[in-house]
Amino acid sequence: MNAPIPIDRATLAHVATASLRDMIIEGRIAPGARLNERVLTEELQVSRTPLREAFKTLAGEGLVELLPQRGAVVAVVDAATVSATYELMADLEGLAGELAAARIQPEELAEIRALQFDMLASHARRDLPGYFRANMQIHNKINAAARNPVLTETYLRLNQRIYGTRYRSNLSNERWDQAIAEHTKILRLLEARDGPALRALLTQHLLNKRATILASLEGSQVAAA
Amino acid sequence: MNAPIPIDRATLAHVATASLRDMIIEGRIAPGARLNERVLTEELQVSRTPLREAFKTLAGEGLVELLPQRGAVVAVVDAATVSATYELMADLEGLAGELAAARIQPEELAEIRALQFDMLASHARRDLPGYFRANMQIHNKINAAARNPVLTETYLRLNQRIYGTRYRSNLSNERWDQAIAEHTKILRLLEARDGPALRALLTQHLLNKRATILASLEGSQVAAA
DNA sequence: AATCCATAAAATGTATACAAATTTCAGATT
DNA sequence: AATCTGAAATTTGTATACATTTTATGGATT
Repeated sequence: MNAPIPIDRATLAHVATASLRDMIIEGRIAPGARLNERVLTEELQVSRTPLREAFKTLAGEGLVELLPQRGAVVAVVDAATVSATYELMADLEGLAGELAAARIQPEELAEIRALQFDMLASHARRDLPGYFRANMQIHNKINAAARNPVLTETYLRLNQRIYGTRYRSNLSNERWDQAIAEHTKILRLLEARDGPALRALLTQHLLNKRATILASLEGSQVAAA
Repeated sequence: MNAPIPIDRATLAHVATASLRDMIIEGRIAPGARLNERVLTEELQVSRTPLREAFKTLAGEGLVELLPQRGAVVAVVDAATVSATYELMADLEGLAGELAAARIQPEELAEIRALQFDMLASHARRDLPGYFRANMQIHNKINAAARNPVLTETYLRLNQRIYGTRYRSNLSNERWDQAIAEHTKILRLLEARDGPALRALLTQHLLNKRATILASLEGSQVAAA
């Protein structure tokens, strides 16, 4: 006989949470928009009970804000929050890099090398979505190589909250070239297992990214105000 | 006329969440223990709906683990998780210190000085709970002085998850004295606004704390296995 | 004794009814 | 026109009934 298989049956609450999360992250529901229960129960085809449970879960992820007796709204990520989040993420990237330099396995390094080439290919083709994808995968791999699940969870959580700002930022060619150059250095330092230098570079890499995004936000922020 | 006062009316879900959170953090419900809905509805005097919403919220905080179709259990924090959490917290403390050195206001520094004396008093009296309290307040003040709400939120969140391990750790007199000495240095570096040195010291301070707690855990870990 | 198996009991998941609060809006008042 | 007022409509909060799944139980079989 087989051992009892603990199938993670997807409850309606899980389905609703995943659907809503995607809708919010991808910006299909605007920041600040009200999440009307009746409307969403019809859209998602679930009753209010699992939907409200989804609200609580997403509130915990920082994607939704709950106003007692007054419903739920999509969390608004203002410039100050983006700035603070990147300040923290820059440090976490640095930590991940320092740990990864000490703990990364050869296969992981090989995979990052491959992703680096994917990224260079996307850059050469001016394929921005492809670049974002390869870029994110590289950062995720470095993070995974740090072998600290709590760090990874925290990193992903923060990343998710500001995911939307990435696509809204207009990456200049100069900044794009600069980012590519930084990545080349990152890989070199990772291969050299130079933890401290890698930390410094990754932290700066993210602070540069923050500057780019904040500059883009300033333009749209004025329009919103 | 007055502006509309947005009273945060406490819903039963909020009350249930707060009660359960305290019970878990203070260890009144053991790690790994099953959270039976029928039992808890009677204890907390709420129906299943707000109770289940509390489960989702606490799962988001990492205090509860949800097993689809099989209920909720109090999250088990094993030695590996404690180790990883402190590795991350050590870095966050360091970041907080570095930022605080640049951003702290005179009044905040004065308050930390006062708390430092409270801590010294508790140490002189061998008042461990008083020491823990003053110690935690100092770290929270440094964190607040960093002026990064996202960092603070992340820090509190991680702290909450391992809160229980603090009291379980048996602090030796030598380690206690060492911690006091470290705090004296921390205050001096904060007053000197020496960000990099403060970062290094705070990170090391937390790694030392981790070593103490992991040593304590090893003893009880064997007994549990 | 150990293992199955079927059934009962209990627990979780979901929908819905009702309660309480908020929001809307037509009509009155200034 | 702007503001106020209060009932109606809407919306959120909570309890509970029902559905589905898991767990416990007690005998039958080996």
